[in-house]
Amino acid sequence: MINKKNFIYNIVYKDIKKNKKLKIITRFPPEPNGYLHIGHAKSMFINFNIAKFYKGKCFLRLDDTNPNTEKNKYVKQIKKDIKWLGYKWYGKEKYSSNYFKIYYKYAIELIKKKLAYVDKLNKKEIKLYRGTLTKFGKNSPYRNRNIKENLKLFKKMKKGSYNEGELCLRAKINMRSKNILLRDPVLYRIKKNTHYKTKKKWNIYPTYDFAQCISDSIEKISHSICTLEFSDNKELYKWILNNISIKHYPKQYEFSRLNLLYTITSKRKIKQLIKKKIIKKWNDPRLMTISGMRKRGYTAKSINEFCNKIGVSKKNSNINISILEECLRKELDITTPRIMAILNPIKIIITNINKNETIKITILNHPKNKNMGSREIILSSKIYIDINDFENKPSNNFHKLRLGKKIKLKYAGILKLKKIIKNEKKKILYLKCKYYNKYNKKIKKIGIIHWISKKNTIKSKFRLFNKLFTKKNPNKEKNLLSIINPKSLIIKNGYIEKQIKYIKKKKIYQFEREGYFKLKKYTYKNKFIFDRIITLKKKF
RNA sequence: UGGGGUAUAGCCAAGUGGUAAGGCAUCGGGUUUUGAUCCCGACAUCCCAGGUUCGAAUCCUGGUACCUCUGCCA
Repeated sequence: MINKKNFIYNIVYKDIKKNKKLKIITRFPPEPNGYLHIGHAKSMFINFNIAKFYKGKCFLRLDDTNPNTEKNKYVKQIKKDIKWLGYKWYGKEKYSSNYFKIYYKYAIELIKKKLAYVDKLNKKEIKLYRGTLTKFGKNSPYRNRNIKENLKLFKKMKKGSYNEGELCLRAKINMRSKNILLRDPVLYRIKKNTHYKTKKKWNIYPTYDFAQCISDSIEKISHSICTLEFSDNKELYKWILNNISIKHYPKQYEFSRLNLLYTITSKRKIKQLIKKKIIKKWNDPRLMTISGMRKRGYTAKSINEFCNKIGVSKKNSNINISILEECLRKELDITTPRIMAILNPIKIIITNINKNETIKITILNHPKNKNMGSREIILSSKIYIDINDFENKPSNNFHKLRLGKKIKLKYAGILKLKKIIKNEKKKILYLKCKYYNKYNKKIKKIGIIHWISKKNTIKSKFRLFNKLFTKKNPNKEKNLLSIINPKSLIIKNGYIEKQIKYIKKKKIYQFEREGYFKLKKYTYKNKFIFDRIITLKKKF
């Protein structure tokens, strides 16, 4: 059930009540200059679900009006990620670049209405003339060029007669506007790049503000939903539509962008991390890109459920990663079979089990779901446990195996540590224990640990991912590189139950007491590599 | 006295004048051969100060704090 208690649903609901014929059309308009991330997932969740709920449409529009950074590989990846999340855009995907001729037509119209002019001021001068937050701007000396001259220059700009930065087209609005965006904003600028999509050299490209409102109008968008930082652009959005001969007026609404603690989503920053070789690619499992999360083992369902849980508002938020993690765990807990794996092995020799003896034990693959079947494991004289389940000093921590104390071997019985065997350098070689197959169920204060018989193991490598950053809010950090967590990737060599041999790549298991893992690689030499998706919740 | 936006628990978030939903986190307790899961319980008078009202998180007045806008990026 989707949570519809948010202000955007309320707005759409009221609009429909007012006008029963209103067709709800939204759009998801990423710029193809990078990969999609968890923030985009939130935007998609809103746009696609509103359209779906009100039986409307949601388009995908690649907003490609800046040929400097946009690439076809990003378009491909964006489409792939949207599909993976389970969303279907209506019809064929749209591109802002499809509308280049239309934008141009409306620019001409504005010029003819004396509402746009070609400016010869350079970037620095424009900035200077624009004024500041507290001081009005002043008019460009070229502001009152006549229509004929403007038309001629604009057409020459399009032909390629000028260099980048030499001229630009500006709207003639108000240099004394309190909204700085209305101080004669640039509508078109010269760029000599060949467009990745149209493969044409347009020489002039519309700015976001000029393109966005017209695209929305062309597509008959009813509700143009974007993030808060575009609030000020709304006035310009309206101005443009009101001053050209277009007949559809979408309304813009803004929500606060997602800010997930301990993560970054800025494309610029991700590119920086790749450049500095902190990570290799956009889909690094430690990144909150959709592709990175997919690689890590996040499910589409858990990501969407997360978006559902965090809600939508206009308040700047700092979302704890634990909400996301809980969505994942809740799902994985019921969908994954259990198996035992030892990440930090230490050998135990059980003194009262014969070398050749094997005790067979049949156990359930899932504690609550018998449909997942069962498997047979064996207990024999040599087993491995995790070194972290052993404490090499007297203590009261009954969750650990301590000298002279007992601990439960999960599914098998009880172990009592009799002797710690060390070499001459005092390094622990193995532990000698005694086994009891019966125990008193009522005794709760004995820890339970996982284990594997040596005869039943396969070697495996485990890759453990941790947070990429050491600070809670990396977005606020000036120097990203100074807060990189050196332990964001840890590799362990250990063992896993032999039964794992038959699993498929990408299959997810819960390793008892360790977390959820996904098989990344399996080679014929019995080499396994597992990636930890997420740990189990720990209360200590 | 630039413009715009936002303030409800540690973090999100419902609430639209009738006596503060829900989630995450945290803390208790129960079930459990995973310190998991599951189950039960605890946890705010709503930024501040006034005012209107029988009644205010909701309305009015005046403050305060934070975010955002000075790209030919989006």
